[in-house]
Amino acid sequence: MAAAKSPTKTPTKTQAQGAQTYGAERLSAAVGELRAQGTRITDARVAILEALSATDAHLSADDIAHAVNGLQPRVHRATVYRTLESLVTAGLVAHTHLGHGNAVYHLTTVPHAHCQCQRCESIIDVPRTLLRGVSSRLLEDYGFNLDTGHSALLGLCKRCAEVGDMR
Amino acid sequence: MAAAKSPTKTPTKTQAQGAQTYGAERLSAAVGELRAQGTRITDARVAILEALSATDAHLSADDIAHAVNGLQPRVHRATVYRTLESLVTAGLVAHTHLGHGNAVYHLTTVPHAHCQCQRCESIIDVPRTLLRGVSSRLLEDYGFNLDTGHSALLGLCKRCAEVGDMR
DNA sequence: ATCCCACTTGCGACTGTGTCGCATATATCT
DNA sequence: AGATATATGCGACACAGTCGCAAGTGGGAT
Repeated sequence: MAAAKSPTKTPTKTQAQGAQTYGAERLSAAVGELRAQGTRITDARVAILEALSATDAHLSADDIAHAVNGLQPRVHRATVYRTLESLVTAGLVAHTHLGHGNAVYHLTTVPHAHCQCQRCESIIDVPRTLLRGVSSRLLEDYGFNLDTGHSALLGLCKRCAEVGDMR
Repeated sequence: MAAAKSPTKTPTKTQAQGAQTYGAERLSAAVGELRAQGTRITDARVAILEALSATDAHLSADDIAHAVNGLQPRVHRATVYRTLESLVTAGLVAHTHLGHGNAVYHLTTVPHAHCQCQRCESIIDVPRTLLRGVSSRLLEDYGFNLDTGHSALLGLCKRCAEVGDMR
């Protein structure tokens, strides 16, 4: 029903300026890329991209479904999953598997790897270059092409490691 | 029936006779350790340790439940999960999170890290030393204590990478 | 501006993995 | 053998993700 947003930014509500423009930029870039690929621009897709553009945090599919339902109440869970998958295919979104199994999604604007604390479940973003050595070793020794950042490295964050022994 | 459908079994040890004694050794060692810790020795626990001792492959909880039911038909799914967890706590068993979310279990006799192919889902065991550099970097730069091998490194195995582009 | 159709969506049902509460059974200590 | 804390069996539940199908709609064609 509602027309897709035009490439020119259309701010809905004025809030924190900086983050808002940052998110708006990322959003319009993403929508433009979608259009360039010939994929349809739908309300559900725009809403999901909005949710992802507005934050640098890592959102689960459920988080996204909640956020999207604030904008487009009729969007179904299944649509969120399918849309996320197609956005991944389009190269706009990446998902990372965390330890417990559920995946988190983020825009591909800044590729990075992830460390997750097994106790407090917090996530630390680390540069992909940190895994460069491992990546080349795996390729040389096993012919294995590492997809950096597709699964989180598990362990204990600093804070939890310090109190770690008193379980 | 009880056979795991794991795509790859680690092609290390000779099977049949050799594996049999090898498994028996590992089994009695594990049971001894359980006893030493004061944990009760039950049919379910022995059956689960038998299943794990008999192979070097990576078994899912479901694989184990099937294998165990060949030995002790009355063992319930929930018991398998609870027992595996207590074996992990006891330090006899380790579990690894694969990409899709489900975990696989193996004895802790030979610690190692895992690479999993996202396409064919095969698992490659790699020595933990390969991650030593990353591990120390993470500790120095972020205070993060990497638990090597707790989550699989995802990517494409050699075979799948070669045909990778023709999706 | 309208039409048309393949692509998307909404919906509900379904699968698979893992957890929980509770009554019962049993491994181990005495 | 008896007592008792622990482990088990069982069914129900929770959660993440998927599927089939009918209905809706985005966007190029007319």
